[in-house]
Amino acid sequence: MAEITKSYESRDVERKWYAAWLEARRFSGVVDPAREPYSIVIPPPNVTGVLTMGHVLNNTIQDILIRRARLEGCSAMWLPGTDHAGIATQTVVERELRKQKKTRRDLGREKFVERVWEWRHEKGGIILEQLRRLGASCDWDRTAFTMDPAYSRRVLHVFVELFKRGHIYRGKRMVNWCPATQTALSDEEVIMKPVNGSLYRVRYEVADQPGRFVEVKTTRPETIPGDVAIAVHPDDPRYADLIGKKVRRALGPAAEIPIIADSAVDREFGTGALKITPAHDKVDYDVGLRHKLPIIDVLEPNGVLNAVAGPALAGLERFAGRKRAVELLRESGALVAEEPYANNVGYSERADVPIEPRLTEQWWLRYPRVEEAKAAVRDGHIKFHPERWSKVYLHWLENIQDWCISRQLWWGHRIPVWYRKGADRSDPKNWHVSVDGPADPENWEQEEDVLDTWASSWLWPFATLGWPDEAEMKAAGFDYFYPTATLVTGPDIIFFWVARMIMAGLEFVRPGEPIERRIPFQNVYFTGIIRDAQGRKMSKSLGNSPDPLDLIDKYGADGLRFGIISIAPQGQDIRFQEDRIEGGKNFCNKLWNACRFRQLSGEAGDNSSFNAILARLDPAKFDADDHAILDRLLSTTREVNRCFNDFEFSAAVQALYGFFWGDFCDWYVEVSKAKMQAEDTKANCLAIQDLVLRQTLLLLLPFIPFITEELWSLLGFGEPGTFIQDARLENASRIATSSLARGLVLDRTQVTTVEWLKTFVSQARALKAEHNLASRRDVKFFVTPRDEAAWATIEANLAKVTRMAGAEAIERRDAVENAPAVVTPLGTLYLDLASSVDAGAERARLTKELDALAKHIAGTEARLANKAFTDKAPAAVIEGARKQLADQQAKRTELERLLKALG
RNA sequence: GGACCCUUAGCUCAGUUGGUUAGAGCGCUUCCUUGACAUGGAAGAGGUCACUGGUUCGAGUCCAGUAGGGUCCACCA
Repeated sequence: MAEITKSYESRDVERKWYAAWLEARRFSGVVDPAREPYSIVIPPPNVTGVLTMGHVLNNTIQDILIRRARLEGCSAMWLPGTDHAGIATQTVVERELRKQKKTRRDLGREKFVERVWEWRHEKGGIILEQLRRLGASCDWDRTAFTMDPAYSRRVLHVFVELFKRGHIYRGKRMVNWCPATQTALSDEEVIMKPVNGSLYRVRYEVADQPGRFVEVKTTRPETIPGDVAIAVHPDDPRYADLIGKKVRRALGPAAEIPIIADSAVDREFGTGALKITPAHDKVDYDVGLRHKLPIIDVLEPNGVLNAVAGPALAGLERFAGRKRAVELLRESGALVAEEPYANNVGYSERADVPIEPRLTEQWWLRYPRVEEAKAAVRDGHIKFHPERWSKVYLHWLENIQDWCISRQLWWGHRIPVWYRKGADRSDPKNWHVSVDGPADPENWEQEEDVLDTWASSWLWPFATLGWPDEAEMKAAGFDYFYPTATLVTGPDIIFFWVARMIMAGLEFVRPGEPIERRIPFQNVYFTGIIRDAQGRKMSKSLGNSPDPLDLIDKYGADGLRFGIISIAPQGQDIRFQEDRIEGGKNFCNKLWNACRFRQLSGEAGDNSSFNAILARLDPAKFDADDHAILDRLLSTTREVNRCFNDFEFSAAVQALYGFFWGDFCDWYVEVSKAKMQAEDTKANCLAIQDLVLRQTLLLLLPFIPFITEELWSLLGFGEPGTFIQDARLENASRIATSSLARGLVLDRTQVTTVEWLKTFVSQARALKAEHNLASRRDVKFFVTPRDEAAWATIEANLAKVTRMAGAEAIERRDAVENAPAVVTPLGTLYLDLASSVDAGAERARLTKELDALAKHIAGTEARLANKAFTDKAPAAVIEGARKQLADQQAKRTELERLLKALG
């Protein structure tokens, strides 16, 4: 067996094992009816993406779940892939074209799309390579892409089906228009931003009453040429006599526009009069419909004012146009006032420019299965972790609006609708809707628009498993793996993606079957958002996101994984701190060295299976520490199990950290050093170490797969030619049962004994430190045991305790004069200073301790004296308080005696 | 304008149905290269659990309110 080197070199180990895992095809998800399935579909990152800290967190959690499932004997399958990310990808390629002073229109649609494919083959999907460095155990043979031919057909199939079922319609409506990318956006792609602008008070002269004006307040004076009316509230007395009259438009082509009454107007806001510009505002559009007003569009799709706006404004970009409009209004005297004004403006999430409400023909989806989607979560068929996100989800579904699914882009799934050439496109009689198109294509023209990217990724959990083609479903193991077990994602895409996937699954999968067979996943785990040290979101533009690959180089993939999980409590945002990643690396180093020490301690027998190690235990040789460490091993195993059930990964990591570092390394391995010197106890002690290490490696494997695999191999656990993931994790009760079968009755009371010994040792060390003897190992202690049982405990563990306390000897002595002392649970411990005791300092120290103790005693006494407490509190709590009081009082008596002895 | 979350040690955070003297990591102080690990070990310092009330024998934990921070939703020009 290879020797464990002095320090862990993550780089070589990671490369070696990842290649070995792939070679052995250990990540393949296979259909195996004898085992439970456990499947996860990756939230497909943008094909343009590179690995961010968010991806690290998200994918580490998925890998943890998948690897744990394998250890528990499930057939695990993690399906990877990427998203074609319409706007993002198109923008990247257009940016490259711009460097050559070209636009996509110069190339034409076909050539441009070819160009995007070229880009995708050269540079797309880097992120999937990066995930391998992180250790992601995806079934790479299943890698999917939303623009793959097969996946694309499924997307189109869904469109055609939804169209047939009456959920899709074409309509001219107000949409969120992005003037930068020149496409419609869904409501979800618009983010509101507070903007400091101006509110302009503009007056319109009443047509037949020269000198009389109606004033409105507007933030958008450049749209005045598109005004078609002034609206006031029907009950507003200020304007009652004006309703039905006309005013002169204040800017642009001269026109007289009516004053109308509409209750949509808020009397309290501004002047109580509202200019109506149906082409450029959603509310105005609705008012316009109600009053059958014309629509005057004054903007080009790219946000430039058009000829309709009049010669003074035409050709100006919208913000320049606004400035010019204000100047013109001021010159004409129509501008009454201008005040600073902060309001919320909708921005295009991608392009980061204000969107324009714009009236266009688009394709819309009336969501299917809305009620059922609510029920799926409300009734617990799908569980959200943390649960509170279900409220956000339900609220959105309560207020759901139709989804604008068409995009005026070239990169994406082209909508499978054909229009009869030369015929009226608005008449469905002239449409052909099918996946493959009409039989006589020469008579038809295909719709130019493509589908919103999310209108393809909402099918991800079943379209990646071959749906709807029977043969492909069988090949992919659809029946076995659907529904998937857990979705791991960020709460920011709960509407974009999570809710929509649920509706899609319910609509399309296994029609007629119960809801739990149709849902796409059983659990949704929402990660927190990773922020920088100042609490800001990590983003490319701020440059505050570290490169995960640098962190892997520096701390190892395992260090990064362990570190990021340890700071990611359930559902809370995460402040990134590099020192926690360093902590992850340090933990790996600790694990490495504990295993190294075990190896250096010598071979002790068969390590190749759990039962083989168990057979090496000798119950007759067990001392308190042996009982205690196995008890802690079992409780840690149970705790980690609970954490997985409750999706509390950072708690699991903390439990393992505390057990391994605190209980095993700091105490058990240290006491082992004394035990291993005696041939009599050595073999049993090493067997226990092997048992603990084996179980600890298994429990840690999902979090830190590389180093655990390496150590598993180096320590000879498992059968030759197998991997750690081929082993099965023993649960706590099975370990206990197997131990019992070996004649080993785990004695839990020994845990308390060890706690006493730890306190005893710790107090001895503190006593040394207070007298500046911390580094001396030749000091002697005297002990006056509390009782004979205490002495028996000390005596039975004397060699270990003496060594742990850093003492030459600990002797029983029933009366000691003039020595610094401390009262421990096992008795009074004296430091043998032979002569030079500073009585004053010693008295001060003891008095301080006595004072603190007196406070606690007073508190406990007060509680017990309270009749209400003794009447109402549970018996166990009262009993605990009594015992505590007795212990405290005994300690006080001893401290008082010591003080008295000092004089 | 609604909804949700957060406020605990210098920093970042745990604290699971209310129950002994509130924990961890990092940082800080002192000491230590004792037969794995200085990426380490030992001993310490450091908290009126944001504030104000309430419920209770008992509140960091439950309730109400206040203040501060954050997120999401919402067509007031």
